[in-house]
Amino acid sequence: MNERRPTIHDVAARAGVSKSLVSLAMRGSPKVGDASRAAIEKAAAELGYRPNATARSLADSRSRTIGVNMAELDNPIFPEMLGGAHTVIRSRNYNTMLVSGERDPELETMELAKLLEFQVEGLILISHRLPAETVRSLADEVPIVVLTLKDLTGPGIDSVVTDDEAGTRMAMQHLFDLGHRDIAHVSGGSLEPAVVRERLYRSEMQAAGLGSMTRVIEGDLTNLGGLEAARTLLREGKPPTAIFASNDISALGVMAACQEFGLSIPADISIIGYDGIALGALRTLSLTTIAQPLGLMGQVAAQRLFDRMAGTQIDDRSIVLEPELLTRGTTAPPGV
Amino acid sequence: MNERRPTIHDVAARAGVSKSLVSLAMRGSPKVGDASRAAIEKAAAELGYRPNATARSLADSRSRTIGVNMAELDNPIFPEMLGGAHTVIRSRNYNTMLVSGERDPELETMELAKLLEFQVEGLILISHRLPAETVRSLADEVPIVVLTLKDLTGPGIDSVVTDDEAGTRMAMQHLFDLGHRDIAHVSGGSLEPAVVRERLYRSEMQAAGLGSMTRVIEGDLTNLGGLEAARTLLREGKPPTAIFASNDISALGVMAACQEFGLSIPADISIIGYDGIALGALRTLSLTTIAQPLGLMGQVAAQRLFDRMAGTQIDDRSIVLEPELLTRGTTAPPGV
DNA sequence: CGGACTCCTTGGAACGCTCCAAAATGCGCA
DNA sequence: TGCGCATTTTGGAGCGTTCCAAGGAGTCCG
Repeated sequence: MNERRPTIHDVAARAGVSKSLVSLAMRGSPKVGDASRAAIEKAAAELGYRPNATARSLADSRSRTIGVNMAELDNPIFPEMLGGAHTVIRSRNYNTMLVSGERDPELETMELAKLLEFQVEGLILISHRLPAETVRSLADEVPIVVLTLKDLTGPGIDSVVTDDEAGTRMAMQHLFDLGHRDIAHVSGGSLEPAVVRERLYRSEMQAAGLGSMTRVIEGDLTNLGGLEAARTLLREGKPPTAIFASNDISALGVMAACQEFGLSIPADISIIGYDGIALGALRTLSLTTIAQPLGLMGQVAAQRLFDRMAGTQIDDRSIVLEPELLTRGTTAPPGV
Repeated sequence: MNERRPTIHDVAARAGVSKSLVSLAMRGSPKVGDASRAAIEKAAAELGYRPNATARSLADSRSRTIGVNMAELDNPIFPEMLGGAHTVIRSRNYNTMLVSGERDPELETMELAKLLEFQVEGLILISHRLPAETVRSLADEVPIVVLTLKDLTGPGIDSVVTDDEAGTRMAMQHLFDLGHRDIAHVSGGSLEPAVVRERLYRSEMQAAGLGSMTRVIEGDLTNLGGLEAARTLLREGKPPTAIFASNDISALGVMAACQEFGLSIPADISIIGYDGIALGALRTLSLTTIAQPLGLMGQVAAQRLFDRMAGTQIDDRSIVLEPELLTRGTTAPPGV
């Protein structure tokens, strides 16, 4: 395996032309004569020539590569977004270089540094755990699109999010419409979307004149966190008639806890999540949720990045997509 | 944004030394004098110098990059494997370049070609849809480790799989031990692991003297496929007392179908899956399954790739890991 | 004070490609 | 036959590194 790989020179020699012409031909330039083109193609095929993208990047200072950071691999919303971004990136004939900081800001910083060393032309952060300052300084070198977080602004930084305020209102309205009044919330920690959802839960309760029934139990956006939070809640005494969980995977934990306590869903208690993970559609789960257009978000992010790279867009902005209520099997009017 | 980035020359000029010395210093060579080192570090910091990995790759013909192909993004077993591989790759100070063929062999071939153009030093195929011949010819250029499929052999190709025969036997034995005899199988199409599982289901039934009760309904390893298959099965008449599904996500579909038909799990019908996706552990689902050590498989694959790249190993081989029965809530003795 | 070492440091060639200005070729037509 | 123009083709410089052979600068001894 692996003799020295044939280069453009080898092809040129074999085809009896200059390396420059081979270069032109490989890129499909119309200036190449038919005879030469044929000879070059033949020679390339015979040698098993493969252009060296590294050398090309160096020569024209364009890596044709986008760096993507995925903070965590285990929440399925991230792969879904990745899929969307990937599609667009590929359609532009770019490559994707994926790294993951695994929730560790220091590791994340190092991984991003590596991406920049590889001269990525743009960066998509599918959630991240970096200090704003770090992101801003990265944006100094390369355009960045941040997914799911919009609190971060600065030159060269765009963000793609869904309207969490509207989404939360939809969730609460759905529960109100069904007749629920005793609604608890399993929160999701200090990351921006969770904070917004909690804030709106509170204000909606308030606005509905239910301020006194407000109950927030702390979760952390994980399945286990949801499970524990709901257990705590249910141990306390009279269960609420509905629980709004900060995201879907924690909602699944909440469901599990309810079942442990012998509550049947949705007869005894309604549960609504947030995100719209594909999983929630499983008939076995049938989770009512506020769906974010996950794949689309990834697509839009990539799209935006290319616009930015092309210099078309110069204003920094936050692109806000609309969430959607998916009424499924875990919500119903409260029992009597 | 984006003036011309400072190069090693700029740093050299500012520090008053030669570019070669800067190169040495950046790589932490012990030969660099203390004074020079300090001056270089200072200059580099002031300029915000970042080494250009592209140029480095070209110069020393090592990309320090591993290419990973993930055939599909939606079955969660693949991200889990990716996570394992990623960890090892990072610990070696390598980068990961991820592509996905999205079940389309042609697209997959193109994507892999791009990886090779980027001079990846090794390839991990987390499942793939390529003709054996294509893989063999790729292996001619770069070492390859194939995950989940072991039927493919050839120089430069290793594989990492779990022992599907043993796993299937464990699954069947578990059901037999519980007292099941009327066991149906939702199969998974023509990919190798599914074929093996189906074959062993048949032979185990035979061996247990239950050849006449053998029932295979065709699925396709997706949730929907499992759902449809189970519906077909249940419409047919008397349901079996247990169903062995070819993988976990299709098992979830099977569960949904059972519920549709008013069967309670596991009281009326037992279900066992295969894979051990994290999801199955959710209390809500609590799927009994044969777990493959997914993360570990990814790790082993990457490990093996590095061994191969180092030239340590020269024998091609298939690394077989052991699966494990996870007894959870979807299996129980058959009702009376 | 000179030579032999050891340490540091250096410029130039290479990596495989693209870009560019300039050279070669071909063709039509006077 | 020769000229102008369009079409093809070419060699060399450059992209930012690493590698290497070779050049200084000290240091230690005899």
